[in-house]
Amino acid sequence: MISTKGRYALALMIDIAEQDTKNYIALKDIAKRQGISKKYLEAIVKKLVDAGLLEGISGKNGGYRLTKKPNKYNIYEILKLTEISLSTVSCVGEKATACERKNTCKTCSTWAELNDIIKKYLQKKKLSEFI
Amino acid sequence: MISTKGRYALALMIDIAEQDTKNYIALKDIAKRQGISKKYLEAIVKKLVDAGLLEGISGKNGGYRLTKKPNKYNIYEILKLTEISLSTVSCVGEKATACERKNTCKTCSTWAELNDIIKKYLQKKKLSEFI
DNA sequence: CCAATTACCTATTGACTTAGTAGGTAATTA
DNA sequence: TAATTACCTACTAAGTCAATAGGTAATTGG
Repeated sequence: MISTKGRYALALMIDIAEQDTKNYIALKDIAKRQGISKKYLEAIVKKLVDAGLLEGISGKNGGYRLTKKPNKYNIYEILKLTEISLSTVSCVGEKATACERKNTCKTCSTWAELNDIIKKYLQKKKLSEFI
Repeated sequence: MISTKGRYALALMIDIAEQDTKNYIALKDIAKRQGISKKYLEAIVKKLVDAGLLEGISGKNGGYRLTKKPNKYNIYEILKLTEISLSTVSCVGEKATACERKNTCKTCSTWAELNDIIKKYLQKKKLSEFI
């Protein structure tokens, strides 16, 4: 359900949050500390930047920085970027594809309920809790 | 997280539970009612039989039958048969692979907690609730 | 100004999973 | 004994995951 990519994204965010938030943190250093391939992290960090969760600058002393305080991030917004879907099944959730059985389906409400429980749990969990 | 296979397994169990439980229900009829390929269902129903959730007999008037009453089934035991893992991440849950970062990992407890919430929800939900 | 540093970009690979199909054999009963 | 049904093995095409490779563009310290 939550892939390596998602866990790396969270690990990366925690790593940056733990450092002095005023400076930009180079991906090279994060990769070294976390024991994750820098090349692989590049693809992940891009999603975080595109979504506005991080800002990055190039060049010497460049790197990445949080755009808000750690207690303002919930881990749902982080994880959903790297996962195709955080929903339990395809017929519920954000990218729900139309379910042809919807009218006769006896299980949809169960999936929706479970989905909601998971989402609420992840949304309640703040980045600051991991520091 | 929960694949078509899992949803089909549940749909199949509900279908059988809805019929007269004394008779054996032919897969052909279930497939027709549910609008699912019979061939595909064969692979799914095998897991249910192997796990003892259903019993099947061959020949004319053969088919499948529940081995206990619908309120004695929870949907966790049904879904886990078709899914590689119902865990949120690979480092927690039933088939947990060793996590090398375990001692330094700040996120494991979160995954474990979420995992537990999902498991408890599914275990509480009985097959009889879908009839 | 230039060379090192760093983010940022595109493409590719191999392994695995998923969803589904195909073509059978074995058992049971009307 | 013929129809019916479960049961079995193998295969395929598409998609995802994890990771690598080889660059270009931007920024800054010396």
